[in-house]
Amino acid sequence: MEGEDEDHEFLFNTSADQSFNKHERVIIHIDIDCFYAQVEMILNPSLRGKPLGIKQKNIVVTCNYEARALGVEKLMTIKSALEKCPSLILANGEDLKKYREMSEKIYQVLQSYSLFVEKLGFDENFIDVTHKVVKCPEVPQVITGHTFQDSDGICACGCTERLAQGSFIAQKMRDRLRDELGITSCAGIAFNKLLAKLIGTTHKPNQQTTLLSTSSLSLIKSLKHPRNIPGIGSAINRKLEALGIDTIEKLQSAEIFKLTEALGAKIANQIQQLSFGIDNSHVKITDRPKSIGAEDGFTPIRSEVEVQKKLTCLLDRVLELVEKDGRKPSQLKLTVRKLHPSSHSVRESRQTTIEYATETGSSTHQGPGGEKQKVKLMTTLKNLFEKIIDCDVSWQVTLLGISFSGFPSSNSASPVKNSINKYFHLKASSSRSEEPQPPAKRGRFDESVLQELPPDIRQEVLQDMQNQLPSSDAQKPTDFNCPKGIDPLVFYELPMEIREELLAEERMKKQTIKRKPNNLLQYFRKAS
DNA sequence: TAGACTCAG
DNA sequence: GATTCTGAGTCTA
Repeated sequence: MEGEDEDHEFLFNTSADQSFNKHERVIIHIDIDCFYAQVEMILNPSLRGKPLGIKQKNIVVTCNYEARALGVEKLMTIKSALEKCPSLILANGEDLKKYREMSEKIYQVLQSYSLFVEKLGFDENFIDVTHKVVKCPEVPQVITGHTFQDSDGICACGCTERLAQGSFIAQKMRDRLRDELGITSCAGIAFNKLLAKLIGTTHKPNQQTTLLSTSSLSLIKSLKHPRNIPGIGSAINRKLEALGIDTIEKLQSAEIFKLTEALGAKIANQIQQLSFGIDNSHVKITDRPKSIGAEDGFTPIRSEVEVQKKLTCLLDRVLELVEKDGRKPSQLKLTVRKLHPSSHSVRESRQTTIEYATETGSSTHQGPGGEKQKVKLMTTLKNLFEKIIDCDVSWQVTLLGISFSGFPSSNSASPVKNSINKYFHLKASSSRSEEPQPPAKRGRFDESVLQELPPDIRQEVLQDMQNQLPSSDAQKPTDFNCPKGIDPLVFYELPMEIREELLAEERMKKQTIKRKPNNLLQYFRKAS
């Protein structure tokens, strides 16, 4: 009877639901300490030890710990930051290129430990290491770093041992980020994403904390206010306050129909679960971006000439990113922030389908996108602008944004470059022509294929894939991300394309050495 | 599918 | 509370 129930659940629930009941998963959350500031200090070491703020427009978006100690806070205006701390050094952080690049390096280091890495912004990552933990029981059973445990109870399901192994892996990850990239970070280790993220913030900077399952409720309650739960933003919070819900306990005991009335069933259920520390969402492997864009805010402009100037700059910036990405977008969106006479502003956007001409193979290449292409896109943007703004009456605009989307799905667009991808691309039709393909940016694959597998097969595939990755042993820190015989510091200075080439060569070499027949391939072939 | 809205860092 | 800039996701029409 019980077995039947379990089977039933097994068919309809996600693996995450299954795992939750026994705290089966081991999730690591890595948060880079004051990310933008660290990048600036790496690029310019003379900034170290001095109070440093990163500015965007008239705002200090983040700052280093020296500045924080002197009273500078995130999102402070430059004026008040300088009042607080006259010695504050300001670095311009409006161009995100350097941060994007470092973020990508971090992702690659983390992905050499587990395929399941999910990016959250530039400076945070979730890593599911469950399959690594159950497969290496010889790792020390002592928790590395801090432990959050405020009760004597020990869970009997074995999660404490698994989390201890997770904390060991987290330490290795952080050591590598420090040694290879010069980046310090915090880590939280727990049995779900929500708790891993929350626990990681309890010891900062450059430390890590593991949450034992018996203490998850007290961690959640220590947040005091529902707004502090990730997933509850300002809009949801406003509605909760309207219901008189301003503590975690009130949210826990709120009647679900009242929450549903205010927020809809989905959000209502979700946030009430979160208030108990329950989060069944799985670590979703970060795919290539679905949209690529840029926006710029400014003091009000009132003429079409000014708009055209701004859009030209923006378009150049975005086209550079799109060209670097290599995929061909089919949608273009323009966002405009209008300033109303009543002094409140509203965002409006319009989008349209476009014909994007790739320059690859063209003899008339004239820089990113080509001039002809740019003129055409500018015309499209002008049309979109006129759909939003009636130029016959007076208007003021304080922000313009351009975003490309509608990229071909990863299965058909990006070449299958590494062995891991090969497994997953077998699901898709492989009858594509041999047209020139854009460079692959990262080893990504269709995770849904994996999720569809029976658990035993999934485990086997995971293990198999993990075996194909170079070891994550701390003794060989540069194995995966840097080909043998190349100084990692030199390697990371190389352009992305060159690095991809070198890594691809390295992989090819390894495959030819140890490729063995694999009957799992048959499984995928049948499935496709 | 377009567009608004909400969330995140 | 919103401010920066970027991107994902959901909901409605």
